[in-house]
Amino acid sequence: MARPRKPLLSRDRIVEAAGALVDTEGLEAVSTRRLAAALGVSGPSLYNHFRTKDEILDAVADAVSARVDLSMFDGGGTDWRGALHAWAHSYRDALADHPNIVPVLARGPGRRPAGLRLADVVFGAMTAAGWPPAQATRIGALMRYFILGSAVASFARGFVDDRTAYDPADYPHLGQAHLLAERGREVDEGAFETGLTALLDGLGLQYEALKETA
Amino acid sequence: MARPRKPLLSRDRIVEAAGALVDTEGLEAVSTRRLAAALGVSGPSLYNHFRTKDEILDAVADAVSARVDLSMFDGGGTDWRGALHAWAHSYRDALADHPNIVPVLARGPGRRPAGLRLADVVFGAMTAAGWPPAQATRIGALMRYFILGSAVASFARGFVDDRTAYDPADYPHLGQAHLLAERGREVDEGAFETGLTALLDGLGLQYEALKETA
DNA sequence: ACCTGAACACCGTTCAAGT
DNA sequence: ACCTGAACACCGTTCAAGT
Repeated sequence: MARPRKPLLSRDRIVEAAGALVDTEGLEAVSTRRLAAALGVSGPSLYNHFRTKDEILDAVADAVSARVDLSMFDGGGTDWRGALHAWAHSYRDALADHPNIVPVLARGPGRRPAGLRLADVVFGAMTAAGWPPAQATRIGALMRYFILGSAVASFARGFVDDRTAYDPADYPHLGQAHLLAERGREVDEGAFETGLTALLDGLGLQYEALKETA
Repeated sequence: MARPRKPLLSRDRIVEAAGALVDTEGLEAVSTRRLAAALGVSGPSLYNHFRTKDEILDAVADAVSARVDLSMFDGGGTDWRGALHAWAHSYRDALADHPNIVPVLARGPGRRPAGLRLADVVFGAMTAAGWPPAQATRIGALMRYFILGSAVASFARGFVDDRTAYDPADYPHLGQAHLLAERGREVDEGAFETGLTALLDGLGLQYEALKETA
């Protein structure tokens, strides 16, 4: 075929196909050859548009970050608690839609524009709300820990759906751990909300202490 | 050589060598052939002791989990807050010593004995302290999110040490983001302690509310 | 039982060749 | 500029052969 008069590929088409492959078959199932086949081209063609396979996966991860709502930080920052709460849920929802790419996302904002923008907006909103810069940095980091942690370390997904794996003699309190795989979504959603509320309540206490000494 | 009269390998030797390789060269650098070479055998020999490469990595991850201190939960459970605080730090320290294996650990307790034991002990201690079972499950999950998240989504490790990657026009608040890679440890430690304190403070409020209605 | 080399079906990536 | 097939240096895993 050689060069077609109209390009067969584009970065966007590649990212879209890679995202679909990650979602349906998992991160480990993505190879350059399989991805290329899904796009109707041969493996090396991808290298005309991306330098490495990792760059493609970074772009897929960034597309997920880009779908996180940030509009709640527009207001100028009086209700920083409410904004963080809404943002955390939007972030979590985006990750829940594409759980297989989360390990790539967790590698850090790196050079991904949407990931950086997200960190930037949160930092800006917290300083605008009156948090000192060092604390604003910490809040951005700890929210990141909790939200990405909830996606990457999902409690339920971690248990095996096989009761022989959990002998009550070894784990007296996990007798029904095999139930967790079934009820996984409930546990993860409850734990996320409980943790998020606790986190924001605790930060609220620190914020009050901050305002008193000021 | 064929079969030696004394086995060249054992599961423990393989896990130890794999852990060292993960620590020094990273998860992606571990191949069965490289690991076997480090042990002075040929690649397929490993399959006499483990069924897959993933099982070897799971064993490495479990060895890290096994080093997390759980003794703070022995007391019967009056000071559940203090116990969680000490445990979280012990857990984080163990992960910080072996950051490259964390993605494997985050896959969940699965069938790894030490990971299961850890989940079991925390659940038992929380119920002993008076938390209802559903809440105890959530606390185990949310602590896991935060602690594994802090290791896998380390804020500082995520930024690139190259200031050209962060144009101030794009990210007005990240002007000094390139500094974060250098000061990374400080940021991560501060964020971890701030978040952990907030989390425990917030749970403390929920615990008080629980006792009042009881 | 536990090791070996050969072999299978894959990888990511490079590169000269084609238009 | 953008695609191709061939090729390189790897993979994880299986298996018959050796002791």
